[in-house]
Amino acid sequence: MAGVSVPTASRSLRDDPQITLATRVAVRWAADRLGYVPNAAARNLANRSSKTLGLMVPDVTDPVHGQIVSGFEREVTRHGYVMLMSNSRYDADAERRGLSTLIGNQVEGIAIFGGVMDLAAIHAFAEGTRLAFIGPENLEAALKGFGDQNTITVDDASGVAQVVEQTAALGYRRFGYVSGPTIASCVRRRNACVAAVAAFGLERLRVYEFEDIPIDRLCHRIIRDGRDIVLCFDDQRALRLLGALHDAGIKVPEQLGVVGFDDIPFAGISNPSLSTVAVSYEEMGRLACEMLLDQVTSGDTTSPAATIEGRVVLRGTTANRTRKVRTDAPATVKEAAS
Amino acid sequence: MAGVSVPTASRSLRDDPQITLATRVAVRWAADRLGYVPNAAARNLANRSSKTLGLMVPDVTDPVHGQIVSGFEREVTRHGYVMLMSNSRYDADAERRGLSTLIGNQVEGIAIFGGVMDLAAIHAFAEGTRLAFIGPENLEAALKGFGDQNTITVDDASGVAQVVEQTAALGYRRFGYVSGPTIASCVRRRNACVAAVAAFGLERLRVYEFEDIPIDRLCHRIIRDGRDIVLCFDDQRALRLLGALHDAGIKVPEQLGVVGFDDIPFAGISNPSLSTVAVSYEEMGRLACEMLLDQVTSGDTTSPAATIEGRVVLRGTTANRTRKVRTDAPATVKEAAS
DNA sequence: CTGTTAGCGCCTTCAA
DNA sequence: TTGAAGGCGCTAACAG
Repeated sequence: MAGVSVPTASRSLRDDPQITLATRVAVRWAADRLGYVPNAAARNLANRSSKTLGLMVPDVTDPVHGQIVSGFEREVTRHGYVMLMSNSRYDADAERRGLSTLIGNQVEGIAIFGGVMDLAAIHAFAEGTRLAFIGPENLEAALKGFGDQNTITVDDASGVAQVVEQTAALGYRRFGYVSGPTIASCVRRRNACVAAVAAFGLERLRVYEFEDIPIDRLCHRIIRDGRDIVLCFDDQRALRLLGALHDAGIKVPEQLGVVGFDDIPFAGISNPSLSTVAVSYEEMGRLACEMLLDQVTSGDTTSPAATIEGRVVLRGTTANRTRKVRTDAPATVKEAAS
Repeated sequence: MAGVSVPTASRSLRDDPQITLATRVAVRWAADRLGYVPNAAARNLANRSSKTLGLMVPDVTDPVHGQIVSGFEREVTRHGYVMLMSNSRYDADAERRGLSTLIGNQVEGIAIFGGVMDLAAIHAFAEGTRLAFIGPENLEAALKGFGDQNTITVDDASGVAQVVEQTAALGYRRFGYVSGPTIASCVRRRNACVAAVAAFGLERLRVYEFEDIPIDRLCHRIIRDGRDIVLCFDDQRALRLLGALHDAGIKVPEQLGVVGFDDIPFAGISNPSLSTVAVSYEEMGRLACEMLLDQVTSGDTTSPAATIEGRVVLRGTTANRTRKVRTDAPATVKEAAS
């Protein structure tokens, strides 16, 4: 339609400076008059590059995962790439299939969040594919042998330490930690909590397993143990706990302070609103994409670990206790081996 | 490696019955010993079919959108297809770019949720591409001319009518509706509310604009107007309202009943837990995929409208007012957000 | 500056 | 039952 050969048209549409501006314009004009859109499959085949990045998450429905997807997708498209997403629903088989689909689609790199496959299996499976692990949750043992290369992790230790410092400054003294599933970040947060409490010379931390105990009994046990504040593994559990505390007639933050982790959207509108550690998961998603793209341009297949800091946000579930004189605080504190 | 020609290998891997079982096995064996995965781009080019479906959402971060993505993705992969997702962040430009990226990638169909482009623009832009509109939010005017073909919509009217019926049965009499943005579903819900209240012979509905009034004044106005229950456009607003009501010292459900719409995961763990209309957005996503795939197989480019029903879930923000005895025990049934 | 030639990896005729 | 030849739409080399 523009009266030029196919390669010329191709070059024109890619704004090749070697082509006269006149013909470039002519081609472009013809192109969008015809509603022409280049065939990505053919282009990718010829270029041996798919301009595609893969992202695996276990549950898009979860706001944290959603934020990661959002940040990843934004960065991907910003670079003219396309995102292929696989949602495993925490199913190992689905995860395996997803991985091989991504590989079959010639993705130039895959970012993996959460997930249930172990690292060794993934490495074996994705031989030669560039990888980025977002907050890998395999326990230390599984991590052995891969170090923390190609990982993007939340700095749990610093986040927790900040919370302990700031809430201790508010007058909280007897800390508890409400544990989540047995995954790396939970263990890191618990350990950080133990360390921080010790560092501030506070009474030893008590740990509670959220998933093991009926939630109403958990509430009573926390109070019976004389805790005046509990840090929870994440906001989800903190919010659930908040509901149970309310039902049990335990006043937050008067009797017990509660702190979450993540700052999911609903942390701000719960009631009382939840104090927590805000983490920019969008930024994590962005970093994962950046890591992958760096590997693509450098031709390398490894990247140094990246870390992202949390920020303490104190809201309604913690209060300043230094002014008030509390008298109803339980005095009995048994030294028990835990 | 299996000692056969390329076409034979190709046929074997696709389980062509014309190939001897023996050679098929041999090829397959060789294939996964070599870690061979067929190149999707080349295959798609040869087949003139991308086995790819596109999905456009404005905000993956939102739990409702996340559920749609989840349901869509599941169905897509179940059919051996791949999903390309575009997240517009409610930006018209991003949406346009996303659309053309999808088209360039030869998607066989596109499901569009929410979004800011109007239908006419989309139709013009995506000429010849199969489309499915999930709960299109353009107001009636914009919808004129396209009917409701290729749409998947929540049956707002029935959901709202059920809520009114069931809460009226609990003894609620003076209804209010807390409006959301000026979009189709909000208008439908409001109208349905007006109609239902009239149908049950109740006092005329009062409508409140959530976005126009400071939320604390909204609370007081509702009480001053003598409402004993408000239905909210969606759970997000209902939860926000709940927080404000709490701050204003208004007791829910004793003084005022509150009902949301959507049943997002946090509706079940707010406090008090939120009564609402549960809608399976996963199912909506699934339906959108099905619609697109139907069009692909039928070769057609239109589908009849599909509708999805809501289900009333009464929790802690509504109570039985017919009995004089006030039971302060909430949460008869604990609903775990899964 | 532009056209010609060849090939990306796979699949589908058609022969053998 | 299998191999040989040609083409999908595009781009990278090389002419001219």
